[in-house]
Amino acid sequence: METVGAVEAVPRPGLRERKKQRTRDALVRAALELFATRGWEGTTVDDIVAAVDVSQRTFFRYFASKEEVAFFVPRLAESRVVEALRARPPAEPPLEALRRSVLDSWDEINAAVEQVVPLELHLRVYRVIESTPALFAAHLRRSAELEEELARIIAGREGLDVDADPRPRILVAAFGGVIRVTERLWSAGADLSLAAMRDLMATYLDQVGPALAGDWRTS
Amino acid sequence: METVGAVEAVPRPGLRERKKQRTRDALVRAALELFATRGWEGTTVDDIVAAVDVSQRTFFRYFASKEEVAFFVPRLAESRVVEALRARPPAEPPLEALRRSVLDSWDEINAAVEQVVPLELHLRVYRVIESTPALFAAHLRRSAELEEELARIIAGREGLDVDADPRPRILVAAFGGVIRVTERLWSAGADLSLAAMRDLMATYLDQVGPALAGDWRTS
DNA sequence: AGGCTAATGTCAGCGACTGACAGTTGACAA
DNA sequence: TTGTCAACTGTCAGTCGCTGACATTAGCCT
Repeated sequence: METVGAVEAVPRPGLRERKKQRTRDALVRAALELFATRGWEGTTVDDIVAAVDVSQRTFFRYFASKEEVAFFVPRLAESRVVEALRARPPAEPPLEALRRSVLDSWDEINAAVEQVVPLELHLRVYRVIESTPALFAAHLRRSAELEEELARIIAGREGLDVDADPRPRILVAAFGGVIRVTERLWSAGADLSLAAMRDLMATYLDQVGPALAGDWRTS
Repeated sequence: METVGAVEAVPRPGLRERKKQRTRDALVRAALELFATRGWEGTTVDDIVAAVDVSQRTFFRYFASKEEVAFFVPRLAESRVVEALRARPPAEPPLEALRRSVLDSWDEINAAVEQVVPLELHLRVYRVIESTPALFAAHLRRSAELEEELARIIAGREGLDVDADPRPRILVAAFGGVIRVTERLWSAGADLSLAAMRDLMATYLDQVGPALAGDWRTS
């Protein structure tokens, strides 16, 4: 729907657009750096805009809230997982599809993140998110929204009605539980490599089924 | 450790204490009423204190935040569930213990709530919580904290280490998923009676096990 | 009755966020 | 190139949640 004859939809962003992109990235980087070093409450919006040398008003034109900029990176990851799940073969069992969606897009996500901020910085910011009640609450809300979307996709695959059959949401809730446990462990300080992290998540996901059934004391 | 010889620990609260109790209750009732009618952002703290005729500073001495007063009622319910779970027979399978804890304390919870505010008012406030992003986030954080506590109790019953074995947290996550699905249905407008609500939750809980395993398309 | 202390009110101030208005700067046609 | 339009930005004033400091009031206890 753009210029006629231009199959390539990205000819060149134009100076204005590039400038905007630069400002946005600068704000994100400055904000995350500050959050990681001074903590959430320890950094004001004025601090952030001072580092980039724009007005406070401009900040709020790019981000609806101070919170939003903190979740810039997680936002990238979420969309990838959703895409990955949509691409899974429909015959695959639900839990397996979820499992593969997360694990297979793992590397791709990390690469995408690295293009905006160093992964190491993101990790430090993530620790701040986990340890700051207000941010953690926002994180959970975002996760809930993601899980809702995943549940709808699963329901679609299985030909079910999400609002009539609770199983898709229950399944995704258990799945989300694993993710959160893993994230927690990650941020808790155990300096796991990304690969080790991935393996741990895989191991935990294998236990989702068995965890719900039967007697744990026998095994 | 009070007055010597007084086995009854609650002789009479004293005027000062009674006055505090009245102020607190008045603030809660005024706040909930306002939230239910004008919505979350539509009511300021000044509105609340004006209705009770105290200073804003007093409000913040009773409640750490505007948010806290909104969760006064849910707070009552949470402690009951924890108590109920601790009281379950240790031989009971984990999921069954959780199930019984919630369902058995159902009536007791409603009675306790009714002593502070009409259940109908709480229901209206709950709808506001579910539909207000900031409040919903806070609700999820509170739920996460509750689930963490439940997971620790379950782990204790089974003789497991919560941080080493992910299964308690996964189980509780799935369980929490059911609770949230039910709450959502409740607040979504389907005017279910409390009894119908309870039955629905029971039905859903029965599906937690089957939901995780196997192929849904056969049944 | 009078002193102690908890409860409350008043005031000033910070930080997140918003609307209104004015100035600046790319984009695009003449 | 120039001029017009629209997008972007800055400034300012103001609201709302929340806090610390300090003065005032009012139960409590001897």
